[in-house]
Amino acid sequence: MSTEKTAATPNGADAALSDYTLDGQIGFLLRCAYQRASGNLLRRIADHGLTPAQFSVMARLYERGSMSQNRLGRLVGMEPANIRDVVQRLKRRSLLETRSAPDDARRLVVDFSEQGRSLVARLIPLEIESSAQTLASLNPEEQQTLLQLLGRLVETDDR
Amino acid sequence: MSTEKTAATPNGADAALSDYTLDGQIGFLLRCAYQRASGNLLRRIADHGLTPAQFSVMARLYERGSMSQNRLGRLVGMEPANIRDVVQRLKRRSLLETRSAPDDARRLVVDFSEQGRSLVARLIPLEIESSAQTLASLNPEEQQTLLQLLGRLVETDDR
DNA sequence: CCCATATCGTTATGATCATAACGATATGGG
DNA sequence: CCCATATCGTTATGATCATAACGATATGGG
Repeated sequence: MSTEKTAATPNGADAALSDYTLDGQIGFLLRCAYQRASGNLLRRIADHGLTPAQFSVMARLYERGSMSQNRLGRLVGMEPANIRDVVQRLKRRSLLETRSAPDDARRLVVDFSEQGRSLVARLIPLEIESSAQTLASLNPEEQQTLLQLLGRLVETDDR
Repeated sequence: MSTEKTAATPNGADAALSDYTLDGQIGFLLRCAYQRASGNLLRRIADHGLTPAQFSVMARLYERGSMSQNRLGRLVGMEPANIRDVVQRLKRRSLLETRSAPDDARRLVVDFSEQGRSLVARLIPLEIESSAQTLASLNPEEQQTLLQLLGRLVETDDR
């Protein structure tokens, strides 16, 4: 006989409704924490006209250099439809440029404009500040631990 | 004289471009981790017609009982405009009901329908499963540490 | 009592997400 | 060589977010 799902024994072997708390769920905590981190960054870069998502695209391009739109999306965790729109908006603001790849007609190569490269270089220190603010309630050791654990959670994500 | 921002000394006192990595930024990690957690939950509840955000609203209501739409939003980290739309969709699917508060004409009291309460009770075990999957790459002690550190990051958020 | 101030819910706008479906192009194995 | 299969980018759809602006209602101090 299988264990009952509705019984809600105080600490049953199959975790049941009794010991459930929304605030203890990793997904809910991650959403709240991301909201906070995102807000901290946005406050600093909004007047430069960028969002956190847009910034992550610019930062990845700054780190890795010019690459295809699709690959850029994978490296920042955006679906093709999503990275497309973000690149589009950054193009409209003359921060990025695109050209079709000479060796593969399917690919769209994304690169900085002069302004784009200059802007992201000026914004990176603001992100570093923002990260420090987000982590401010933890001591340095705890900060390292958190970053390391999150890194392992995400490990097999991108490249 | 102030330290230069563009110099990029290998490990300058003011963290500069040289030691910046997108993958080391708390905000970026949180976004990727949330994406993963959200996907794990969505896969389990999508065929019941709910999203992770909708589920969090239902779960909070299940924990705390009937309350005003605005307060419900605060307790799940949603702005008034946002919680409004989510409640609207759940109402349209007859999972929630609303009535105006007898003692305060501004307030809209949100409560379950029979179906709604029954559905969330059936879905909570799926979220517990989903949380376990999200945390699967960490050992139990590390899982506790992560939850505790995230909790402190978010501490002064709701309620 | 009255009114400045706060709270609640709504509307509008624009960006971010996931998903499904699609055409165009590459590629590799037979 | 050819064709099944994969990859790339696009379009469309619907949900989730933050923000600004607004009317309606409560509230508390003078």
